[in-house]
Amino acid sequence: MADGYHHGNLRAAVLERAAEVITEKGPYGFSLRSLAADLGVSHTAPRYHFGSREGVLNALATEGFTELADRLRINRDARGGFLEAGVVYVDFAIDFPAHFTVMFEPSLLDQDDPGLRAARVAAFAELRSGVESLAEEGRGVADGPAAVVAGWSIVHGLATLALTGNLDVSGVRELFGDTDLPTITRRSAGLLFGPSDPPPDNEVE
Amino acid sequence: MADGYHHGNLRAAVLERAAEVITEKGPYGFSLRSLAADLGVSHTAPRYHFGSREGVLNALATEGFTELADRLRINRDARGGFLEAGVVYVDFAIDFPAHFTVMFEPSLLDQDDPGLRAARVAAFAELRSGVESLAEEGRGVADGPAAVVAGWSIVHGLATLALTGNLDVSGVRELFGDTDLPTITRRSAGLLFGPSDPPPDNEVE
DNA sequence: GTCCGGAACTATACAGCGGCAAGTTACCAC
DNA sequence: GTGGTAACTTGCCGCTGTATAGTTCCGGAC
Repeated sequence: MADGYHHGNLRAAVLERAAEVITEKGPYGFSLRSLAADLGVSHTAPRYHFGSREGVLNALATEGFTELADRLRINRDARGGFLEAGVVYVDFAIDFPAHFTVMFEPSLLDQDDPGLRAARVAAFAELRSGVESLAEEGRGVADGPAAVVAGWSIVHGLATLALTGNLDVSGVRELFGDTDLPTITRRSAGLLFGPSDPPPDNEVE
Repeated sequence: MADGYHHGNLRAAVLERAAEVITEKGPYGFSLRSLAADLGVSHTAPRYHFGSREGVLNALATEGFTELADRLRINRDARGGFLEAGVVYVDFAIDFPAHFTVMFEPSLLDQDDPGLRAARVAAFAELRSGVESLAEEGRGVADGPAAVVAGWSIVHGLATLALTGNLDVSGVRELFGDTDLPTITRRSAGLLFGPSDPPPDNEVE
């Protein structure tokens, strides 16, 4: 395939490189032309596969929702429960920062894309089932809707703050010493619906 | 001042219009040139006041941190407590959506700007004091650092999800009927550190 | 009153960008 | 070998941010 004229696997290569660039410089720093130059193809080659710049971002978001849904489903099948679903959510954001950023920034996307809509619906369904698993854990709360919002908000907020560096720049991260993010997630989200373990001794207070 | 040549109050006008555009089309749909055209000045006029496109966004972010700190301080002076500090945070995001978006997206900003740093430090100090007011409420939690992260994350996550429209598009908003956002905030964040009120009857379950 | 300096703009130029239309290459089926 | 099609390239357009040089206007010094 890769014969000097045809790249052979351009679609996948574009998505991979786009994710790298967005991770480094944010969605605004991502340009189709410099991306094409990086891959050694003409500046309109990506357009053939994605139609537009927005098309690349849509593809990334779709990939992201699919991956997130997969991970949440695996956790559900393993009876991971609410807290571990939260860890899965935050871990996903750290593993796929560019995808996560694009997924939740609708101004970057074409909302009418059916593929995107379907992937998002599937992911949201898994997400809600994660919070609803609280009932199975015998920790059901009186205010169901509030529990869904609280559960989603706390992990989404934590993921967003960690990803954008605001956890570090605010000094909040220092409070935890060198505790890793999954542990921080468990301890913080654990405050939501039940008693939490006391913090270890090796931390700043 | 406004003599046909000199605008007279261009700096403020640029910030106001920039906030409008970003609110409508997101931070990536905002262009200096179209903004200058809207205001009837040459396309380099904004550059005189802000140096660059980034400079406009930095000014917006600085304004935002200052406003947020002010609101949080007023709540603290009024002994509003943790939950109302959370409502203040979410309300701020709704009242100043463009500012909020830019404030927490570092890839849009020049982090070395001293004015921005100072405003952010002041706002974060107020923020932490909001969570720490939990102790005064006699609802102190064993895990202090986790409480700070949990408190901030839940309101930041809720504000972000509401602002980006993800609360609506996910169907989560429907669970609350036409309940307003401050109430949703109180009920959700209220699950964090204490018992919550049961939901009213007029909601979907 | 006029001279001068600085603040607040405009004019012009340039490279990089996304999108579009038309042309090119390589393969594959027949 | 011929036709068709998928995967590209080339050339162009208007828009964008940035840089530099020039213009307008106000205010104070004298």
